[in-house]
Amino acid sequence: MTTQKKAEAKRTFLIEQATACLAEKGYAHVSLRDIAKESGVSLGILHYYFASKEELLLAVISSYKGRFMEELEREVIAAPSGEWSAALASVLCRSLQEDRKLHRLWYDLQVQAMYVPAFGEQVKVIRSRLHQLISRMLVRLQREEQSSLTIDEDSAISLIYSAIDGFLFQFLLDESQKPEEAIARFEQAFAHLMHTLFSSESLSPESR
Amino acid sequence: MTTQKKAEAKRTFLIEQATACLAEKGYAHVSLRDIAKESGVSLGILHYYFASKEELLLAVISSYKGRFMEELEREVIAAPSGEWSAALASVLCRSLQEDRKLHRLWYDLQVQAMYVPAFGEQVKVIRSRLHQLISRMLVRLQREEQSSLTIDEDSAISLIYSAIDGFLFQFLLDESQKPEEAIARFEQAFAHLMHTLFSSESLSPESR
DNA sequence: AGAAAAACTGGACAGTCGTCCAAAAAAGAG
DNA sequence: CTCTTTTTTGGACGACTGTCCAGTTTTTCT
Repeated sequence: MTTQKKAEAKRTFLIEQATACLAEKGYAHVSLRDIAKESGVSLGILHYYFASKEELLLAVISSYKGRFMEELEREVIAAPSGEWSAALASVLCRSLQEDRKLHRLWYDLQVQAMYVPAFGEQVKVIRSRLHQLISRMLVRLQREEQSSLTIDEDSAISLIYSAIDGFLFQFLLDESQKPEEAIARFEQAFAHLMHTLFSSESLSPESR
Repeated sequence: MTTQKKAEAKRTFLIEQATACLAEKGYAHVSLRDIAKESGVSLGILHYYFASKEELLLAVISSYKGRFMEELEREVIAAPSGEWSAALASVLCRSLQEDRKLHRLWYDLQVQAMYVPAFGEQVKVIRSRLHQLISRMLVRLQREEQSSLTIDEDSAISLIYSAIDGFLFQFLLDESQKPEEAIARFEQAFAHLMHTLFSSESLSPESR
């Protein structure tokens, strides 16, 4: 049954092309013709593999962030004992530079999910996977430092997640206006954030 | 010159209607015909008062969040000494319930500003006004508690701003999926956030 | 080889979009 | 009242949208 595999491969190819197109122009300004042209296929093909535009976009969302999250999990889990936060910062910095438009798309899709209920489901799946990653890091932190932090799981996790996510969002906004030293600012500010979240002093002076 | 005033009044009226329409359907799915119908005027009127759709949307953004930010500044400044964070939480909670769709629109517009450079300018204005508010609160905190926090202004401010903003964003996402106890969760989690940001222990146990 | 199924094409379709405008209605000024 | 200016209308225009399909090409199977 190579026929099945072939079809599946083309499907994922189209999904990838659609993702790239979406990342470039944004949800509001992308059309099926854009995607078809970018993919080098005719318009009808899209309706051959996807029943509707919404189905294609759903497929884009559900396949989204696959590589990024795998790398994130791999690098952070494999990081040396006390420096997983530095590893996290490193992965984020590299990904923010290399796949900036993909991250921008992530926030675009999240916003659209607030208007289109059908998108909410898939967005929720990705978010809960990110939550799980944070949870795993927390239990590890708890274990290694044998600290007495009995962490209220839900509350702490969503706190950390929100802070990091808000941070990436602000970076993307800053960077779309003054792209010069945005990365450097992010790197420093992220270290500051991790320090605030996980060390014993809050808002302590240490930078300049 | 009532003629000038009349025209100005109608302009702001149309901007308000457009804002409501935008908040309801989102940037990606709103049309000038929607706005015209919602406003009870004909389509041509919009082009009589605004040269293009983009100009109308720019006017919407620049007039956006006026009331909210005024209330925020008023309530937080007027709050009793040690409890401005509680006042902030109170204002946010009320506004998130009452004007939920307006806040949703705020993130929509921010995302669009990453794709449409023309929007970036106005979005930046609002964000810097919010930054100023945080800055004002910080110097007050510094003065009243005479703490030794020599705050790195830029870094700390954007840290706090990102955390709060990310928090609101997560709330809106959560709430669009399970609206039941989202408010209560936000209230508790926000207190947790403020505690983490401004008290001496990070991620301390105290809830449950 | 030929027959059946899958993959693909280009264009037609019914809408909607932003833009624009000639003409009607309303308001103001003399 | 008439004349001018401002405001408003309803529709036309071309371009674009998602959807759909009658054929054509390619592949697969016997």
